[in-house]
Amino acid sequence: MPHTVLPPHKAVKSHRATGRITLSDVARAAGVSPSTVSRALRGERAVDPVLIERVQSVSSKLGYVPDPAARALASQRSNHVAILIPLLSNTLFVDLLDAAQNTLRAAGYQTLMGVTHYDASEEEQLLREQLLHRPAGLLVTGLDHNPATRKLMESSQVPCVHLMDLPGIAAAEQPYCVGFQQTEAGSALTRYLLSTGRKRIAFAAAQLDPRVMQRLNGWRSALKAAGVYEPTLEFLNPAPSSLALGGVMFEQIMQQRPSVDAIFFCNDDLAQGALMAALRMGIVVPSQVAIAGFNDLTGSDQMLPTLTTVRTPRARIGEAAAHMLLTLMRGEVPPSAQIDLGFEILQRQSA
Amino acid sequence: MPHTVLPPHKAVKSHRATGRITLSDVARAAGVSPSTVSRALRGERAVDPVLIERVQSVSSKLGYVPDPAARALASQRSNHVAILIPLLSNTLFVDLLDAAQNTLRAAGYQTLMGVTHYDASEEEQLLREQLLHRPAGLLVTGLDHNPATRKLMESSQVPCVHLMDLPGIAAAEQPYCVGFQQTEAGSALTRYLLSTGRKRIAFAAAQLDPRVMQRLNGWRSALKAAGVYEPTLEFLNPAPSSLALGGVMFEQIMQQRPSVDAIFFCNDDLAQGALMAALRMGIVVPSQVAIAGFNDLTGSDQMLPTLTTVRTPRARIGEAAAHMLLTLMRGEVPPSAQIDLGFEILQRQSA
DNA sequence: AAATTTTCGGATAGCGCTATCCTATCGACA
DNA sequence: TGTCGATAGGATAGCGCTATCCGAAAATTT
Repeated sequence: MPHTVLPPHKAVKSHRATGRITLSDVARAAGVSPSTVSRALRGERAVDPVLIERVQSVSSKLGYVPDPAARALASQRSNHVAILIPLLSNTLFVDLLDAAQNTLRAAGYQTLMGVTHYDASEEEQLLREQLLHRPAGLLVTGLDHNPATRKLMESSQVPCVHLMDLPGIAAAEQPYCVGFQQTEAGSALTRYLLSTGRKRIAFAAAQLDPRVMQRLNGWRSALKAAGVYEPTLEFLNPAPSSLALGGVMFEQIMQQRPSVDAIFFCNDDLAQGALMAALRMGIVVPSQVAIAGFNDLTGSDQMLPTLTTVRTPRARIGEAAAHMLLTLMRGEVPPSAQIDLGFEILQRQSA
Repeated sequence: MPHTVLPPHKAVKSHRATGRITLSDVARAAGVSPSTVSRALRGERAVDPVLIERVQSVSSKLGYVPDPAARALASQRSNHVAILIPLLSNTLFVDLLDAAQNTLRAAGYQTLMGVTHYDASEEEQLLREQLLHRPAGLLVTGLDHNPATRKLMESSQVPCVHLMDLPGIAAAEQPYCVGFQQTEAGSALTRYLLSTGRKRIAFAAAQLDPRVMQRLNGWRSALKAAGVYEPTLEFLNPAPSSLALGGVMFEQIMQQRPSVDAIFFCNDDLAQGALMAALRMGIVVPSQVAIAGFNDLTGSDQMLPTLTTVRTPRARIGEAAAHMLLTLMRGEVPPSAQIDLGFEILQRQSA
């Protein structure tokens, strides 16, 4: 009986070949080691320019593309950037998303979108899921998060930029953020309304997120400074914002407080709805009552009368935040931790 | 001189410990092999119910969460689902995205969004990038793609569902898709306008995507059937759709062809802009000219007059497509390859 | 010129999982 | 009782990359 030991596997190469061109293929073809290919392609450490050139040419000739999963597993960092926004039904956040996403994609990052629905625990859950993908960076809306969420963000060590909001002047923490002074915008618009001679200025808001409340505070302080603050002119509705709701709120306000001479709506969709309701009701804007909105959403310049509002630089915020995040992801320190992109009062016909 | 050989590494465990709880940790704690943990947690093959129970309890006690990157690398399949839409500036597509994303997330999938900007080569590039992540499924808008894109979709073997569009009755291919008959919707709305006594019905469109062109064809055939087709009443503008453009187009049409008695705008944003322009111009809708839109976007029910339009089930399309994709990703065959979710003509005041 | 530091390519061991192969056990059946 | 297939757990080799260590050569110092 011949003594033969059969090798368990006969295949020399892998038994799970995928046909994909790998880094080792490039290394072999270029006559260098995998390490060198990896370094040359990522611009890591110092590599002989001649070798870099050779590796790049071989790599593109073979059509090599690195595998993100392998990269993520080996380096503990993916090319994902997670972004958390409250809603997709508000143009504001979609504009933010669009701008950020375009900027990040141009830099080679994939955006992982998460929609929190203004729910702190959903936000926490989303963040948890997204952190599993070891994102290279994080964009989150606003500065208000529950403790667990904050802790996740901190302990994950992932660079993070906050959108839309800026910390108060005396804030202890100095997180990275890009936005504008919501409170100041609220009072600036109110002061503008005051400057046109209005005295009984109502504030109407829905979807009472922290930024809306800051605008409310701005409105309050401007009215107090002018000595015409009247608490009963605050109309706050926690329901989601919409044109229809704006119309309803307008009707209610005009019925309950016919003496108001201006209404500051916290968002343009409400204000647009109010303008349409005014048309239906035969109330003349701005002579009977002035109407102002916020954000300069699409269509506000097409209303009749055109809507006086505050232009907020949301696309620029998304873009600037993405750029700041790119800086942080490169391990560099941005020139400043906070970027205030300001706002602009658009004096149109409705006020 | 003592002969001592120093071991290259002294650490018994990894030199790159991450603190993460791994599958092997669970295996050790549960007293089974990693294979068994992997199988128990995924419900793969047959595993003793007792062991499954034990593994699950140990796993949740330790707070184990599988690493998606390692999973993707080993199995060549991620938990990503790629979705390609033309724009984020059109509510239509955002609604689609929102619905699909919610459904997929509930099933444990992460959405990778790609915005094509109606550019076929950008779509191809996006798809190429997304396929690197080995998505488990693919959602794409429409049925029109360039050959390279089609080839990528096919050769990747990734299950794919098309959104918004349905193939023609005589189409050779039977791709998976969820949508409604755009052509039919176009002629249905036109027939409705005809039924109100209008004869000189213009068609005004922007952002001439394939679905818009189908609605145009529907309009044409309905008018031809009624014997009132007039080619010069087609107003096609390739620019992006917007309220402002709707206003401009309305002015142009009323100036060039004052005799039209109805205008079918291919999208509600154009129609809303037209309604506002009519208000500004003092043209009474619908008595002087009827206006109809398409999609029933937000605000259409708040216009003055309220906008007659076609309600399209975009949220349901996103959801149904996601469900179909989930079926395909499980390796099952959906009951039918095409789902027609229909449309509804909303007879409001403007027509 | 010798000693020291710096530079840069290569070898190699994982990253955390799954796919594959292998083997022990069990019941079914001749 | 013995053969056989079916069942289910375990061992192990990767998936394709990067991080780390190593060492030869070049640059710098004394």
